[in-house]
Amino acid sequence: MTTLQPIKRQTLTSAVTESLRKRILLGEFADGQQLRQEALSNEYGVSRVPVREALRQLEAEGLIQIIDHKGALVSKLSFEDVQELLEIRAMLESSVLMASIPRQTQEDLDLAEQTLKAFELALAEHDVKQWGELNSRFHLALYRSADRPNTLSLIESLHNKTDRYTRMQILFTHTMEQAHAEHTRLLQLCRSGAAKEAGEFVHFHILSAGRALEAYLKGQSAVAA
Amino acid sequence: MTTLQPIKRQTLTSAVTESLRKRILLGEFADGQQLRQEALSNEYGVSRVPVREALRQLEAEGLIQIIDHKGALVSKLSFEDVQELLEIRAMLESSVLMASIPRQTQEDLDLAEQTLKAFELALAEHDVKQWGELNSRFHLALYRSADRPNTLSLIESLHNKTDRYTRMQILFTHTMEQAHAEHTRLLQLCRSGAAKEAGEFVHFHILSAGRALEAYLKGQSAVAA
DNA sequence: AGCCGTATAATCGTATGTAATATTCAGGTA
DNA sequence: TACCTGAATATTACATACGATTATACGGCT
Repeated sequence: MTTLQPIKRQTLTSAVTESLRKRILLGEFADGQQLRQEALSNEYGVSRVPVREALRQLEAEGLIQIIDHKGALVSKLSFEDVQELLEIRAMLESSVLMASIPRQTQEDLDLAEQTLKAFELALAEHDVKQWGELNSRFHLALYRSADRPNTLSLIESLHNKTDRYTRMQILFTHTMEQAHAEHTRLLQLCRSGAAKEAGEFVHFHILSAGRALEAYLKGQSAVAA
Repeated sequence: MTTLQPIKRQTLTSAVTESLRKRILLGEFADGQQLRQEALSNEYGVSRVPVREALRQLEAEGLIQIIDHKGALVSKLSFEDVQELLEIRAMLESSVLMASIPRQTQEDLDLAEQTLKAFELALAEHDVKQWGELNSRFHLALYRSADRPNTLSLIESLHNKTDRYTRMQILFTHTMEQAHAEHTRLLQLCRSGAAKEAGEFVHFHILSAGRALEAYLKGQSAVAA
């Protein structure tokens, strides 16, 4: 008998939640766009109930904002918001990485490297859509062995909130190669077991996205003015 | 015409959410207890719909866990979970406090002191129920001027997750006076503008709850064994 | 006696209908 | 014109009804 996995049975609510989360992360909906319950329920062929529950959950995750009797709006983050969230990420991720490195196994590192390879492929094909998920996967792979599940899920949630904006930054400032170079260096540091250096580097790495975004926006406003 | 504020109109969903959140924080429901939708809807005199939506939201906040077709269980955190969450808090709160202190006004500090007074009152009356909220209020008052709204809401959410357990620690280890002494010292440091010291101290202060809990549990298991 | 399968009940999940609220826009008035 | 006013419309909020899933109880079988 093959290793059979439990039959995947999902409630509509969780299915809709996952789908909507993905679509928001991929940027299918614009900032501030209203998500109409009936439109979504028609689209998915379900009633409005699971849609409403999915929206509640996404609101608590910070991806959307529900205003009473008005509706669900895709969260629009200011530059300051993004910067702040990146600072939190930098703090948490550098800490968890330092805790993780001493316990990383060969498999952990290989898995991260594998994700990095996929990243290269996406880079070659200019597949921006995949970037966000691969980025998260790579980072989380490095943190896994820290054995801090709560921190990891928090980090993942922060990734979800910021990815749309860091992807924008990557896209407009053409820093995809730089991000990849930094990832490569990060993996090197992990392999060498230099926990402290790696922690500092990942801190720098995360904030570099913020710096690039800032430079880009400054340039934009200069042009606009 | 007096300054009339808009009539507070709340949807049932948000009212139920707030009420349930409070009841969970106050420990009215035991760890792992199942919250039955129909029982709650009867109790509140509403249908199951707003109850379900409230539960979804509380799940995303981490206060409960929803298992498909089984129900909503009040989250039960292991000692390691609590410790991990306290570490995150220590990191975030020391950082945000250091950013806050240079910008604190007299009013900020007075407001914090006022909360501290209320704390003393609760201490005198052994009102453990109030402790959690006052504790949160005091901490958040000190962080307000940092102007980091996202960090603050994250910290608040972490408080919500950990308060039940830190209150247990306070209750069983009789460290309420110590906590209060630490709060007083913390406020002193803020008034003196010693940002770095205050940051380090709040880090220590938060983890001291974890240490007390650890010592208590070790003693318990020694007795039990 | 102990296990298995079926019937039954309890509970959750989803659909649909109704009420409450917000938005839009036509029409009137200064 | 600019600005109200209020009815019509759109959308969300909530309640009720039904269906699906899981847990429990019981009777027959080995």
